[in-house]
Amino acid sequence: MVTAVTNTEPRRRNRRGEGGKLREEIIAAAIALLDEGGDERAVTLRSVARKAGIAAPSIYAHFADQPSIMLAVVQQEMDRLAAALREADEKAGQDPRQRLFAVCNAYLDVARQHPQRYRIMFGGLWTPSVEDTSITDDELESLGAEALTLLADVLGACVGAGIAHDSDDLYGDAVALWLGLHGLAHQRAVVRKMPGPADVAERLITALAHLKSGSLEQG
Amino acid sequence: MVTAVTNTEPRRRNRRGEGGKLREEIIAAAIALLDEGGDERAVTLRSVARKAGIAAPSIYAHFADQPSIMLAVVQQEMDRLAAALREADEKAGQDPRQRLFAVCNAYLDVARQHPQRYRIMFGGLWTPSVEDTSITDDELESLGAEALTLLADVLGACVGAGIAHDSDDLYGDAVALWLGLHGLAHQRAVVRKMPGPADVAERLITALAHLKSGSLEQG
DNA sequence: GGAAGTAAACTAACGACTGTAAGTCTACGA
DNA sequence: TCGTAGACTTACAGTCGTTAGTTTACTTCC
Repeated sequence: MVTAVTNTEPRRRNRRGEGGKLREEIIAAAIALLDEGGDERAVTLRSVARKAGIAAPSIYAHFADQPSIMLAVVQQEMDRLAAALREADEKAGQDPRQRLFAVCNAYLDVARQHPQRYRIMFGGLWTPSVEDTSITDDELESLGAEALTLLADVLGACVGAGIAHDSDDLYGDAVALWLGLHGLAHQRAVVRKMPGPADVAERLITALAHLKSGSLEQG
Repeated sequence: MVTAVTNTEPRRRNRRGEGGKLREEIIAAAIALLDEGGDERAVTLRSVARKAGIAAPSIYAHFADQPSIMLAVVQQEMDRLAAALREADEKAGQDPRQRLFAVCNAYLDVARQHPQRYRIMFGGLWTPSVEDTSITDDELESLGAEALTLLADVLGACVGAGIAHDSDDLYGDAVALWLGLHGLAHQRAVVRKMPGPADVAERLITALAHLKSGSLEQG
């Protein structure tokens, strides 16, 4: 990840052929604005330019327009989310229950660590304006497809190990589980204090994965 | 509900003592902009004034500033949501299963009928700016409290009737169920096409309410 | 090593829109 | 007739996205 630029000196121009570096710095600046500022309205083309220490029109060499910046941010963070889920799954070992909770908690952690990013990833204001830009519906759908297949995979492992009740539609259950995680993650990202007990996450996961009761508890 | 004003003639001034009428018209105009326009950025103080057929500064007689309009919209729609849930519950009769699905489906219907309104209710951009304005955290939390207690009530009825597994924390289960519903409702409100099977709602409700398998099916 | 070409940025400016303040009109009701 | 609630007009300072034209400095070629 490119560290955010809080500029004072006039910024060294990139070498020839390294102009693409600025693209990453622009995305990093947009993310920095998102993280520190209240909402995505703080991420304007001009504010991004200020944050990156460049002149506003310089952005047009790398992005067609303002929504394109937001789109790039979303795509990058989607990749990071997918990578985090994969990594959590790999580190969890072979036990299906461990894998399930590892992946789900990783999802919730990513959302909790960067609430503002999570907000624009799923249901941010960039979505409508994207109609005019380059992204296709399929591209948009496939962004979360990897995460869903991973969830379905883990659910299948739970069923196979006999710790979850059998299912007629693993993918459907994966979608339902994801929707539950999303509901929790999104609500946490939006309100300052979540109502309800502390173990809501376990409740959601246990119920939506159809885990059989009386199993070991999750650490 | 006050019908939206699409003005051409110069608008009849309200009678003495009826100045409060304009307040409702302003809220209705904001909602109309929300429904027809893409996102909440279309709801500016000036656009609301245009829609209502009044001059922009006239709004300040009824609202302190622009976020206050959005806040009023959210509060009104929250009340409508709570009323819809109550009505669905009353119409469902006595059968706990019928009540459960009636209330949950009513929630999803409200969200589906007015996606943009749902978006600003839960996780809209008005939230951060509210810090400066009048609403308190408690007020914000209590907005959904009524819906949660209703859900917990219905869940308790299901347990009492023996169609749901016993629970140690009904309120916690109600929160989890609501989070699942919210995840589905929000995702539907945001994307154009929801991935996953058509019966995701039933899957979510059945799992999160801990309904015992082998019961009657839902019409 | 100096000249030239060009990538990578800049400055200046436009038109549009925003929220809000200050002061003014006007028609209803007593 | 007249006070005032309920509106209006005008205006300001600020920000936005974007276009047009200009400068700077790296790299390559003679």
